[in-house]
Amino acid sequence: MIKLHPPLPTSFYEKQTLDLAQALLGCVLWKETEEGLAGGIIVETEAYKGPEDRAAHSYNNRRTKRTEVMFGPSGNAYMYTMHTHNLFNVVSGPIDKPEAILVRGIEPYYNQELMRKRRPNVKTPYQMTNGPGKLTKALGITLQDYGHTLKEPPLWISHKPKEFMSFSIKSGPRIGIDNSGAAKDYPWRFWIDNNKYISR
DNA sequence: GTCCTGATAGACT
DNA sequence: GTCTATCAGGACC
Repeated sequence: MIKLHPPLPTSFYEKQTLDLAQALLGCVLWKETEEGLAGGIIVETEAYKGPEDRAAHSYNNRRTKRTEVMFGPSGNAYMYTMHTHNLFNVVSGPIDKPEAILVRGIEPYYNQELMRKRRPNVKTPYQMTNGPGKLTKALGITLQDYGHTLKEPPLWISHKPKEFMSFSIKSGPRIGIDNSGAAKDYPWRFWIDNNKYISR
C-alpha cells in the first residue's frame, strides 16, 4: 500500500493554509497500527489561521506545550483532546506561523472492516467516520501521534486516487466555535459536494 | 432539539 | 492545587 500510495512530499504542504485545506480534499489519510493498516479519503476540512483567528488555539500567537507543533514546519500532526475524543489536524504555514487544518470527515477507502471493529455500535456506515472524533477512532489515530510527521509511516497522507480526481468543493462557516466574534463567520470549512461522510 | 459524559491544557489563587 | 472551557459524540426525547 505504501508503494501504491506514497506520502505526499514537503512541497505539497507549502501552500497558503486555505489552499492546503482544499488540496487535502480527496487525498488519503493512512494509519498503520498493530491491528493493521487503514485509510480514508479526506472529505471535509477546516482551516485555523493562528494569530488573526480568534477560533484558533494559537490565536494571538499563544505558544504553549499544546500549540508548540504549530509553530514548526507544515506537514506534521497536531492532535488535540476534546472531551473524550482525539482530533487530528495537519500543521500548515511556515515556521513561526501557527496555522493548522482540522480534518472533520473521511470516507473509508481501505480496510473498512478494521474501522468497523473500532467503531462498534454504529447504525449506518456513515457514522463510522463522519466526524473529527469518529475518524481518529476508526483509523486508530491517538495523542501519541502528536507532532509526528505525515511524510512517512505509520501515519501519512497520499495523493488523490484516480476515482477522486474530480469533484466540486463547497465552503461555509466552521463548526462549534460560536464564541469567537467575527471569526465564527469565516467560510473556512471545506467539503466535497454530495459526499455522504460530511460531519453535518 | 436536550442533556450528559469526562481528557487535557491552560488560567488562576 | 483547583477551576473551567473546549475545533464532540452518543443517548435520549
